[in-house]
Order: sequence, then C-alpha cells, then structure tokens
Amino acid sequence: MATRPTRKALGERYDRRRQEVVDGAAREWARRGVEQTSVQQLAEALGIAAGGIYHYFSGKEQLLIAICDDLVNPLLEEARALVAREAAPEERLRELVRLWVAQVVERQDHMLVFQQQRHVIDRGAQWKDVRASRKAFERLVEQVLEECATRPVDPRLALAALLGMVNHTAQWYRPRGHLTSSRIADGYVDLLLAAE
Amino acid sequence: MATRPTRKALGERYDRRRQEVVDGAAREWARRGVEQTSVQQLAEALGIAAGGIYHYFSGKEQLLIAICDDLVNPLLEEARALVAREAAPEERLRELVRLWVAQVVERQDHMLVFQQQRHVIDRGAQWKDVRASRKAFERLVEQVLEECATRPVDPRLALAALLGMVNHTAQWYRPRGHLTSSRIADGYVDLLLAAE
Amino acid sequence: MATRPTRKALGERYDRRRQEVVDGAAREWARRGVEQTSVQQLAEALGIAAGGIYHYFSGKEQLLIAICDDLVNPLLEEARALVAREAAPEERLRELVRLWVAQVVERQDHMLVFQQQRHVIDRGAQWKDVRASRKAFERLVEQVLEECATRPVDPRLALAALLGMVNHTAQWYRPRGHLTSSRIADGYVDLLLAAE
Amino acid sequence: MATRPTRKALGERYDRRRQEVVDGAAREWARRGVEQTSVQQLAEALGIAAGGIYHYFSGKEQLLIAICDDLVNPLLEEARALVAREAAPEERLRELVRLWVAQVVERQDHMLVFQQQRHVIDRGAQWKDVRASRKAFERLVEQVLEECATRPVDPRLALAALLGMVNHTAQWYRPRGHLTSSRIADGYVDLLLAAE
DNA sequence: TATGAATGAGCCTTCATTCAT
DNA sequence: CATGAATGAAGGCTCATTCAT
Repeated sequence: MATRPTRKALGERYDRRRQEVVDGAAREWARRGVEQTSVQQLAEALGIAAGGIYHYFSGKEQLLIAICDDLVNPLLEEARALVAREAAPEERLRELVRLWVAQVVERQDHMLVFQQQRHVIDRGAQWKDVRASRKAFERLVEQVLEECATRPVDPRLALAALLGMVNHTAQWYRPRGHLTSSRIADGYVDLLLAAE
Repeated sequence: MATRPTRKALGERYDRRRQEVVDGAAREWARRGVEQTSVQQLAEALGIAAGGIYHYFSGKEQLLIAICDDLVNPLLEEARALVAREAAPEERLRELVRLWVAQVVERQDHMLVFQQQRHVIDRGAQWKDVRASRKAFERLVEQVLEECATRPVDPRLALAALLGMVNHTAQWYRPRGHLTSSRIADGYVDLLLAAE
Repeated sequence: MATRPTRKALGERYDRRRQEVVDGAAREWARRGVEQTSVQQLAEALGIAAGGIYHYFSGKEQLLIAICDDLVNPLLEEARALVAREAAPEERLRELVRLWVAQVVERQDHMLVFQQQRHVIDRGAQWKDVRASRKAFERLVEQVLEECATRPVDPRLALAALLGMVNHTAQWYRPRGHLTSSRIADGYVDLLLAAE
Repeated sequence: MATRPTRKALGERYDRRRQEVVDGAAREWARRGVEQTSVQQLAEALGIAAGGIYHYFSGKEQLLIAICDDLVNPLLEEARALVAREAAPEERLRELVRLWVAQVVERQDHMLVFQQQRHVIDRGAQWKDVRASRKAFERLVEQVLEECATRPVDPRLALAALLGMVNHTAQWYRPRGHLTSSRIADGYVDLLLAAE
C-alpha cells in the first residue's frame, strides 16, 4: 500500500525544493544580474510565490550565500581529497585543474554569480565562511603549483594567471563545443608547465 | 581684479569637474559596488550634493557608461595605433599586452567596475558602443596572437586564457610591489609563447 | 480498554483547548503587543502549529474579540447580580469596586490587551457587543456612584477618576504584594466617599 | 528688499515641517492606531509623499519616539521647575497636577499614542530615554505627594490612583465642556487630600 | 484535529531623479 | 552651477490565512 510521507521524506522534499531554489536563482541571476532581478521576478521564474522563497532562506542575501556555499565548499572538499592522494607533482596539478574546470563548467551559473558579486563577498561579516573557503582553495592551488616545474615566471604571477584563466572560463564556456572541460584544463596546465 | 573665467575656461572647468566625478565614481563603485552605492552616498564621497551629479550626467547609468567609455576607448585607440606600426609578431604581442596591462593597472577601479557590471553591459541598447569597442579590442588581440608562434594549445583557448589572465589582474594588483605592470605583461606573454 | 471519548467529552476537550488558546494569547499579547506578535509566534508559545489556531477562531481578530468577551461579559454579569441585591449605597459601591478590581487583577493580561486595543474596539462593527457591554458596565458604576455621598467633586469627574484608577491597576499590580485586590478596591472607594 | 532664506531660516523651516509631521502623526495615530495606519496613509493625511517622511525620521518607530519625547520631556522639565519653587506641600501638589492635566489635555493625541504603545515603550533599547523620563516624572509626583497630608490610604496606592486618574483623562476629555483642565486637576487633588 | 508549506496582499523603506530656490 | 527637499515607483520582506496531507 502507499506509504505516507515520513518525517524523513518530508525533510528530503524540503531539501530538494530548497536546492531547486538555489539552482534556479543561480540560473536567473547569472543571466539577469542579482540586483537586476527582483525577488518577485525570481519567484515567478521558479514558479512559486514571492513569499515562498522565505521558507527556505531568510532573505535575498542568504540565498546568495547558499549559492556560493554550494560552489565553494564541494570544490574545496574534492580538492583536499585529491591533494591527499599520492601523485607526481605535475600530475597532481593536472588533476586539480581538471577538477576545478569541471566544477566551473558544471556550476557555471553559480560561478558567474560568484564573480558578479565579488565586492559583496569581500565585505560583509556574513560572508566570512565563503571568503575562508575561497582562500583555502587558493592556498591549495598555490601549494600544488609550487611543487611543479613551471615555466620561468614569478610563482605568484603563475598562480594569479591560473586563477584568472580558470575563473574566466565561466564567461565563455559553452557546452557541446569540442573544447571539453578536461581539454580546457589540460590546455591551461600546458601553458604553465615547463616544456619537456 | 580677478578676470571672469572665459567661456573656454568654463568649459575646461566643467570637463575637469566631470572627470573628477567619473574617477570618483569608479573608485567608490569599485570598492562598494554600483548597486550598493546610492547616488547620495556617491555624491557625499565626491563632496557635492546629490543633485549636482545630474549636471554632468543624465543618470546613474550614463555615469556608468562614461566610466566604461573611459576605459575601453583609449585602450582600443592605443592598441590600434600600436598594431599599425611595423614589428615582429611576438614583439607586437608583447607590446600589446604591456599596453593592455598598463591600462588595467592604471584604471584599476574602472576595470573592476567594468567587470562587476558585465551582465549589465551585455544587455541594454545603450551599451552597444561599449560592447562594440570591447569586441573590437578582443579581435585585435586575437589577430596579433594568431600570427605568433604560441605553445601548442587551441588558439581560441590561448586567447581566452590571455583575456582571463589580464582582466583578472585588476583583482589582485597592488602598486608598490616588485611586480610592475610590464613584468606582469611579460610574464603572461612568456606563458603563451613557445619556448625558444 | 480505553473508552473512546464521547461526543460530550470531545466538546469539553475542544472547549478546554479553546480556553487555553484565549488565555495564552492574552498572556503573550499583553507582554509583546498584539500587532508585535505574529500568529506564528503565538502558536509557538502555545505549543501548537500556526494553522491550529484556526480550528478555534476564524482569525486573529476573532481571537482578540474572544479575549475581550471573556473579560467584559463575566464582569457585567456579576456586577448586575450584585446590584440586584439589597444593600446600603456606600456598601454597594464598595462591593462593586471589589468585584471589579478582583477581575482586573485575575484577568490582568486580558485587561492589558483590552486597553492596548482600545482604538480598535472603538471602531469596527464586529466590536459592537464589546462596546455595548463596556458601556453597560460603566452605566452601572455611574448609577451606583450617584446614590453615594461622595466628596464634593463633579459626579462625572468622580466616575472618570474611578474608571481611571481601577483600569490603571492592571498596569502596576503584582501578586504577592501586601496590596491585595480588596485592599486596593477599598483604597479607591475611600478616596471617593465623603469622610464620615 | 526680500531677504533670501538664510541657512538659519532653512533650519527653522525644517524644524517647523518636522513638528508638523510629529503633530499630524500623533493626530492620525491617536484616532486610527499606530499599526492600523500605514506610512502611506499617514503621509496622505499630512499632504506629503510617503518617502518625504523619511527626510525627517529614519523610520516609523523614530517618529513614534519623537512623539513621546515631545510629550514626556517638556512635562518633566516644567515639573522640575515647578518643584524647585517654594510652596506649601498641598499647594505644590495642586500646581503640579494642574500642570500635568494641562499637558494631557493640550497634547491629548500624543498622550493617547503614548498609552496605546505602552508595551512597545517598555521593551526596546531605543526607548530607554523615554522610559527614564517617565520614571523621573513619576518619582517627582511621588515625592510631592509624600509631603502632603493625604487621606489615610497606602501612599503607593494614592500615587497609583493619581497616575490612573490623570492619564485616563486623555481618554474622555473633550474641549468646550465646563470641565476645564484646572477644574479637573483640582477635582483629582481634592480626592486625594485629607478633608480640612 | 493537526500540521506546515505555500500564498499574496500589503507594509516599510530605499533611492534615482526632479526642481524651486 | 549647486543645493537639498520632495517625489513616487519599486523592492525586500512579513504575515494572516488557506489547504493538501
């Protein structure tokens, strides 16, 4: 017989709905801009009433934070797991950049929102965790990069260049091209590493 | 006694004041965000009354456009002049990137505003000119790059990487470091060009 | 085995629960204010879900009316019974004020809500009954007062003063003091009646 | 010749306009209730745009505070001046109550708003000054009352009764009756003082 | 009965812009 | 040219109420 939704199932439904809001908001905001999209418009695009969003988030900024959390935290986690594994330095860098570009490509909307709102993220106290995760990830990249034999440029410049390249990918990447996520990543790494 | 300012002098003063507004707005908006800074706040930071801004610009968006014009047009002009000169391809690329990075560094605030507002620039009809200038500049870079012997990566990827690196420079560059504008530019070019 | 509750028992339980909602609402609203307390907050304080309140009351205002009914109707009824009894005028006044102060003290929260919402009660059509009961009670006090030998002040002023004193009691009364309900009442009456 | 408005005159105009808003808000809120009157409605009644109110007050609650300040501070000041003068205790009480009732009657709307919002005033930190002034005034009355030969009731009860009477005056007083402010005050005092 | 997700009307407030001075 | 009071159109958010479960 049909089972009534249990408390757990209700929680799952809540989580699913919440995730839909996060993803939908990222999609709309990436296209139209955060400040250019009213909560009304967002709700309309999500097919719910404006007030409904406030069941899941206490305000527009909290929703923005959720989007950034969803972007930064999984990336940092996976990167840490990857770095913990044994590997040759160059291979490790290659894997890290692949992982990273894959995330940028898979969560392109989140990424575009993240970059769009950089000046907001850099300021408020409520953004501290996001800032810390971003910083931690950049440190990780820095360390991996330091162990590699790169072309003869200032190491800090190499890091900055890599950050610039990868993050900028969100601005131009279109799926269905022959430039897949891993080809892009390999290209970036090839620019950095010393020719063999 | 004091001579009355002539018509020309008035015009100069007007232009000087207008430029001060543009630069001040870029500075404030780069730090606090365009939408996060009200016209009142901006005026206060500029030391004038809110209404005063409307003597120079018909609205907030016109001021934003002026900032972007101030960034994109001189860059495109200088780049065109540079490309018109005779030079070896690799040297030409190097000079172009130097010019470009120099602009990014000198007009860092303008650049940060420009990037912050990318989704706005990409949409409205009033942004057509800015979009055209940006596109023209990117084409120029593409052409210069195509003539160079770069490392063996997809040419479109090399262009995208270069755009990413250089634009991202605005996010981290601080004056007074040993990484000067031209060293940064040279580093970027070194990453792209085939090792000799 | 456990007997199913009878229809009557269900009704009793319904009434008991309803009364708990009335009293709980009076308590919360007296402290936090009616408009400052959302139905959600109220429900939480009562240990039920927001929707649950609507099983007993068709809306927030109906609940407010119930609180006022609970205050005004018993008072008027008891006052009428008291006045119907034989007694010397001064003694009758004393008993009436005792009864009245006792109500104010026992239903202090109801009273505070009642006073807080005076401007609401004075307006809407749905408040006609409450207004009528209040008016009837005040007439009763007026009549009882008229028969007494009061100090030589305008009778209307004496009535107003008495109303002011007694109603204000809700604002400061705290149980466990030596000022009991009947001592307070006697004090008020002593102020009004001519010295013997 | 016509003088241009000086900076001082502009300030005066600002103050006058601000006072109009305070008085108008008191009038509307006394009649319709603070929470029952939207800022829009209030502005309409004042003949200005809704946003205009925010030139003088940073929010609805600040306007409410201004109303209460306008009520409590002058009263406290005048009462202090009065108490500082030489006088027989009973005469001093009479003058104090006259002053007090006169204020209640002259600022009837302010008073009604003040009472209506008692539970709000009693809570927030932004109400500390108003609470302090109210308390200081009540202390003053208490001291003056203590020196008088009152009827044989508990002194605290006498004070509470007086507070109840006087404050309640705002609820029923209508101008043009034969019960003038000073007759009302004298009546109240006569109730309290021992018969001669 | 009870729940709590969802609704949608309306509120307070902000802010780009105007205009009399 | 400059000011700053005033406007009015949204915007974010709250909350009483409904209803499927």
